Amino acid sequence: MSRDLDIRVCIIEDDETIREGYVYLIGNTPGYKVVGSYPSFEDAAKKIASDDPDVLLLDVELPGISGIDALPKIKKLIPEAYILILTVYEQDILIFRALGNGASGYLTKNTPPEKIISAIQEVMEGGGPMSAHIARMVISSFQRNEASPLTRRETEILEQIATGKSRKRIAQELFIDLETVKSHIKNIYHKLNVHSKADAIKTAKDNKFI
Amino acid sequence: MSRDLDIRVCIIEDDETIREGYVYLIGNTPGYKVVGSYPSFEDAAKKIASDDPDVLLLDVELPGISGIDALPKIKKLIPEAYILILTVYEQDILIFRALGNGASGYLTKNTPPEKIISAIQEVMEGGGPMSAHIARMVISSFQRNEASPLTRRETEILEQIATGKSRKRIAQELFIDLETVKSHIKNIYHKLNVHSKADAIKTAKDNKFI
DNA sequence: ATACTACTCCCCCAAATCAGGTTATTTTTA
DNA sequence: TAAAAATAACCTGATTTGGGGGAGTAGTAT
Repeated sequence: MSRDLDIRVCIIEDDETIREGYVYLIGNTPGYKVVGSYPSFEDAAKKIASDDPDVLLLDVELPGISGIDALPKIKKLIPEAYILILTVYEQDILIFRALGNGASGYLTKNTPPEKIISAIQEVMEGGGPMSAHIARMVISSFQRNEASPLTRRETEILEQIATGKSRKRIAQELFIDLETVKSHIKNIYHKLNVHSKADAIKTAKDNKFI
Repeated sequence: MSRDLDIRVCIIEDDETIREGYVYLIGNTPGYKVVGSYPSFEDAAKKIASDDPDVLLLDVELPGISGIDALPKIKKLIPEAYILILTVYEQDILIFRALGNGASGYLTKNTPPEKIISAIQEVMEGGGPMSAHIARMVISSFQRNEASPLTRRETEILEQIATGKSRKRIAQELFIDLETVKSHIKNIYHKLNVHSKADAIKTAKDNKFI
């Protein structure tokens, strides 16, 4: 079988021991080939485009620019490559920023070697590999708070407000009177203890009422 | 070992063959126990609370009320249980509605039996099991459009507008003049070819500019 | 039967915000 | 060093917003 069909992998990871571990793991797995490995984005920037990787394993904590902040720049250098975040951090802010910046997967560093290999394969086949706990956090981000103080109609109207629509437009689209919309909004503000659109939206989002 | 430590599983699935397949699979796996299986939500509603399942496998296409629409009602009956969607459908609308309605995982029906078992275990351990393609769609939902016509500042301001903040407040928080914010907004409207907040937000969200 | 909640609609008011036009300077970046 | 981005100003009129009050109807629960 031709080596040309190997999955081409690049690695950016500052810890030499860990980095060499990945190089060894991937380099010795049939069907996979390490085409580059670097300790920082700055080092990778010059060569990574010509490495032409299919998948990049990217660490978050790097000297210089962080992996997450480097993501948009990396995307420009290798727009076709899939990027998998490999990190010890499980903070939701980091996860969502990474995914928003173009990562296609997010693995924690306790991931066993065979899972890293299967994650590389998975992302090449259209999957979105995530560690279990990460996946739970991602799913949780979609979920609503069951204990919302808002009624169905109030929730609906606040959602509409959060899309920037005026009360008049909301009234038209819901086939109710402008005065009714105003009444609902007053009730929403009272329940959430706020005095403006922005605060209502913030409180509702923070508490997952919308 | 006591049977009391078994993971208690319920199943709602209208196709009898598939349902019995799950019952057989789970019932014959050590550590797992089927405490109820029903062909529809209506049938399940009466008994499911007393079944006291840890995990519910829920089909989407059911006679009567759909699995997704039944989710909020199920949540009220068994608020502590984890719910895994098991379906042939992979449409993003269904996935996001399911997750928003309280599902903790989403599996497609081509999932091999051992994966179903491991998904049940995974959700009990704090994970969020998803089929590969589903995970990719979920991750994609976080990603921005690289080809946005908006500049960094314009994107930032439109994001602020989408939180309901007034121009004045945005100006204060970004330490720039109100007139500057207005200029940016004018440019945003021109680029997106819209004439209102609501339309700008809609266009930007539809195209993943924000 | 009754109390409660949700949803609906009405009046008033003042203040603030929004959309659009035009021009121009300073920074930043390619 | 050009080009692009970010900044700021001045003008106008229409629209929206937040807050005050009150009130009727339908459905649900007790």
